Amino acid sequence: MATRREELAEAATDYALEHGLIGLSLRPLAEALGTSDRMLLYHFADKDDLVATILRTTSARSVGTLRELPPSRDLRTAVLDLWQAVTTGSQERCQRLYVEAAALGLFGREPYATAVRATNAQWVSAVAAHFCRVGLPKAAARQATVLVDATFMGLQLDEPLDSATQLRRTVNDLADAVVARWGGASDQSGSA
Amino acid sequence: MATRREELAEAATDYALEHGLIGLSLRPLAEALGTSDRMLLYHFADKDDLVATILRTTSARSVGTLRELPPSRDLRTAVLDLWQAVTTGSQERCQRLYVEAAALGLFGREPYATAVRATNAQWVSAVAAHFCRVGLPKAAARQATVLVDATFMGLQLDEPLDSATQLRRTVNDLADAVVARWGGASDQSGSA
DNA sequence: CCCGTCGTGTAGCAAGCGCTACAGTAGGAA
DNA sequence: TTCCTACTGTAGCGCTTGCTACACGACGGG
Repeated sequence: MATRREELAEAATDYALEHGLIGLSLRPLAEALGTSDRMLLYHFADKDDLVATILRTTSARSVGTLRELPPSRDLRTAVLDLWQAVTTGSQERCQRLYVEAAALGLFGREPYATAVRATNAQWVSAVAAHFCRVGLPKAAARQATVLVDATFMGLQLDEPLDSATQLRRTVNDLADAVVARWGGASDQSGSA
Repeated sequence: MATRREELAEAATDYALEHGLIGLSLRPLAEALGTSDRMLLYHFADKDDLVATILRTTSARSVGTLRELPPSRDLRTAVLDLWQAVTTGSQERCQRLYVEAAALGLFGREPYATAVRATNAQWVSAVAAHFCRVGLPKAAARQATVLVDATFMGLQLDEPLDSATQLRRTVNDLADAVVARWGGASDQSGSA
């Protein structure tokens, strides 16, 4: 059985995934959780503690779903599978939350900047691991991850602006690019 | 001579570029501008009006700097030049502000969602125009723009997390990818 | 039995928010 | 002079924010 704090952390995470992180305030959150702001501040040191916990929880969930992803057939499908995973179900909301946190951290605001740093490191490792699983060397996998992750981020940031087919086409372009760059042998040379 | 409202809009934009959009509130802004919140709300209908104006102003500035960009030598340098333009001086701050606005609009919050939509449309047109200037057909230019813009967005979102050399390498990878995909003749076929 | 700790409810504080009511002042037109 | 419009300062309303002081019940160990 989880502690009350862990229960609240999970529930608060669900709420944040639903309503966003930017305008998050204690009283509406508490009410939705069937408790009071007083209680939240009993179980968490302060709001920053709560937010950091939420971000840690979503990070854990994201990495978890990524780990459960079955190995892809090849590099190209790996990119496509990742996009599928990242835009499906609850994971899409996790990504949205990450974008919000990153935006909040852009100007150095804490605890967002620190939390985003940690989250991103874990996420990059997990994605790189998925690329390694299709035979990509470690260094190449990491390099490809940076490109793929950045593009995914950008696409999700503008997701409501582009049509679904536009998104699909762009992801395909990206997959082509990754294959062209890292697909053949273990070519790890820079190009500039 | 500009109207008082236009003066305030420019100054408020500078302030927002410096301090971010997310925590923006009228009183500190007004004080920094040497006026009062009362005055801001005299010249602008309400805070949303002000914010929308700020976003329109930054959008105009961004598109302006992009238009003044000299034509690139070829497609590959076009990508590199764009990255250079987008991460140099005041333009970097404009991008940061856009990211914030997009994050705020992610959950449909107004006026951000609408403003971001408009801003993005103008921006995409301007970038596509730059690609056209190196001989890319219109449709290909637009397609390449979506990929490049998304990747740039993502890279800037995580900019504080990656090293400068890592960023450069990724942008080079992206440039390679764009050339491989759209570089040769006017190959506009899909690949999936 | 008593006591201390854990959990909870009530009530409220100081500060900040967007916004507004009201009272002006200045300057040009009639 | 008189009036009208454009602009500005003061003061404050109603509300939300994160957070806290205080009292109370439950429960387990001595």
